[in-house]
Amino acid sequence: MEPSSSEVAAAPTVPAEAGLHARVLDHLGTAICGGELAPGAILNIDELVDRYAVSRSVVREVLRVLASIGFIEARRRVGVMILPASEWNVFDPQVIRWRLASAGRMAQLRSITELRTAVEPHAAYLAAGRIGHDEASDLVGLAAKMWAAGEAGDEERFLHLDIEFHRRVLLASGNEMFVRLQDLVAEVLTGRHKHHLMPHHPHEQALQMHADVAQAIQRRDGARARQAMVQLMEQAFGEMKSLWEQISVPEQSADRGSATR
Amino acid sequence: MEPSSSEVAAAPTVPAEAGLHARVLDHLGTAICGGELAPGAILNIDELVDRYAVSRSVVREVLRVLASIGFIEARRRVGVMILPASEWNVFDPQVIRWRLASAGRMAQLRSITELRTAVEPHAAYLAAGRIGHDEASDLVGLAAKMWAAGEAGDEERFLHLDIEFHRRVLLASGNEMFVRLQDLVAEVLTGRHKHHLMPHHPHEQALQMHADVAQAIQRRDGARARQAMVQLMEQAFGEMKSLWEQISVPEQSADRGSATR
DNA sequence: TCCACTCAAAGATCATATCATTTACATCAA
DNA sequence: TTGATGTAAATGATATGATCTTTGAGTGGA
Repeated sequence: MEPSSSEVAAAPTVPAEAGLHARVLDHLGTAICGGELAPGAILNIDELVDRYAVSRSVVREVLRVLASIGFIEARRRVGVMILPASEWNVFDPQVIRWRLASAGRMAQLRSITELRTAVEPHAAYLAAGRIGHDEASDLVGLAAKMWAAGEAGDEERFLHLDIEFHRRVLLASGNEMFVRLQDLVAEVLTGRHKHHLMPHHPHEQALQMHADVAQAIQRRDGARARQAMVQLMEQAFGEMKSLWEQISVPEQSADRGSATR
Repeated sequence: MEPSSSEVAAAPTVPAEAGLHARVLDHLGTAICGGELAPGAILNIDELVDRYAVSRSVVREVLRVLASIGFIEARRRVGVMILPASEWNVFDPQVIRWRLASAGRMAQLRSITELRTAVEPHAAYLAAGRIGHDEASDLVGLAAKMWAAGEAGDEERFLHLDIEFHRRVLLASGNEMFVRLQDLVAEVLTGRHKHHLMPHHPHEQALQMHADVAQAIQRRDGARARQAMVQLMEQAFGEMKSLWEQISVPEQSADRGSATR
C-alpha cells in the first residue's frame, strides 16, 4: 500500500490499528529517528493534517508528545522545527524502539550495551548488600534454569530467562533507575532477536558466570559479584562488537542477506 | 494567591506564564510525583477542564504528554488512571525536576548519584581510548580552573566548572546516552544548590582527583582514568550519603531548619 | 448460574472559530 | 541611505461543540 518512499526499512512499531494518535506518532517518530526528517527541517500543522488526513487535535497531541521527547520545537509564525539529536530524550523507551528500527540501529545497540556494561556491575555490587534471602534464592534458581535452557539449546527460553535474571539483579540493587534501564536492555535483546541479529548460542562460560554472580550476591560478597558481572559484560560486549563490526559498512539493508543461515 | 492546599512544598518548575499547556502539565506532574495524586486514582477530562479553567484541547494535550511519560493511562468508560511509579520514565529530565521538587527528593538524589557512580568511571575509561588531542588538553585545563576556583572559595564558579568537567568526560566517551545522563546529573547538582543542600566546600582531595582523571585520560591510560574517577565518585557519594542520612527522618519540611547555617 | 443484549459514560476524533505572537515588509523621518 | 516604527499576514495556541467509538455495567432470558 505504501511503496512510494522506498527508504524506510522500519516496520511500524505500532501493532496495526492502534488509534490515529499512535499511528501518526509512530510514523513521525520513525521518520525523525531515521533521518528522513533531518534536524532543521520545518513542518507545519496544516501540512500534517493534510498528509495524514487526520484532524488538528490528533496532530497537535502528537506534536506535544514529540516536543516533550525533544524531537521538535514549535515556534509561531515559523512552524515546527526538527531538533538535532543532542536534544532528544534518548532514554525514552519509545525512542529506543524507533532507533532500533532505523538506520541508527547499530549505534543504539552500542550505546546501550556500553551503558549496561557500566551499570550492571555496580548494580550487582549494590544488590549483594541489599538483597533479601528469598530474592537471593530465586536468583540462584534462575541461574540454574538458565543453565538447563542453555544445555538444552532452547534459545527462546534462554533469552527470556536471561532478561529476567538481569532484571532481578537490577531490581535487587534497590535503585529504580537501574530497573528502568533493564527495560531498555530488554528492548535491545528482544529487538536483536527480532532483527535476526542473534548468533547467540550461549557459551559454557556465560552460563557459569551467571551462576557466579548469583552465588556471590547470595553470599553478600559485593566485590566478587561485581567482578563476575564485569566478566559477563565483557563477554556480552564482545558478542555485540562482533555484530556491529560485521555489519558496519553495509548500512543499507542489514537484515536481508545474512549468508550464514 | 494560592494558599488553599498547604501540602505542596514545590515551587512551580515553570517560569511564570509559560502557556497554559506548560502550566497545567507542571501542576499535574508535580502532583503526581508528590503523591497527591496516588496511583490508582481516577481523573476525567471534564473535571480537569473545570479545575484548571482551560479548554479540552489543552487538557488532552497535557494528558497525552503525561501518558507518554507513563504517568497515566486513559481508558474509555473509566477515565484517566494514575499509574504506579514503576511505569514512569524516570529518565525524563522533566520527571527528575518534578521529583527533586517533591517529597521524594532524597530518593531521587540517591538514585542518580548511584547511577553516575556506576557510569562515570566507565565513561572515563572509554574517553581515554577515544578522546582527541584538543579535547584532552581542554579537560586538563578545566581541572586546573577548578583548582583555582576551589582555592579561591568561589562556590558558584566551582559548581559550573564541575558540571562542565564531567560533561566533557562523558562527551568524550563517545556515547550519546552518557552525555544525556550528565544533563540529569547537572539537574541534580544545580537542584541541590537551589534547595540549599550544598555544604559543598570542595576538598583538597577532590581537586587533585579531577586533575588525576584529566591527566590519565590525556595519556590514554584507561585503567587509571577509571580508578581515579571511582575515587571521585566515592567521595561524591559520601557527601551525598551524609546529606540524606542527615535529613532522612524529617521528610516533611526538609529545607527549613538546617541548624548549621 | 450464566450468557447475550442493551445502554450510557467517557475518551477519541473531527470541524471550525478566535486569540496571540512574531516575522517580514512597507513606510516615513533624519 | 539608513534606521526606527508601524502594519499586516502567517502560524501556532486556545476555545467550543459536535459526533464517533469503545467498553463497563446492568438487565433479562435460557
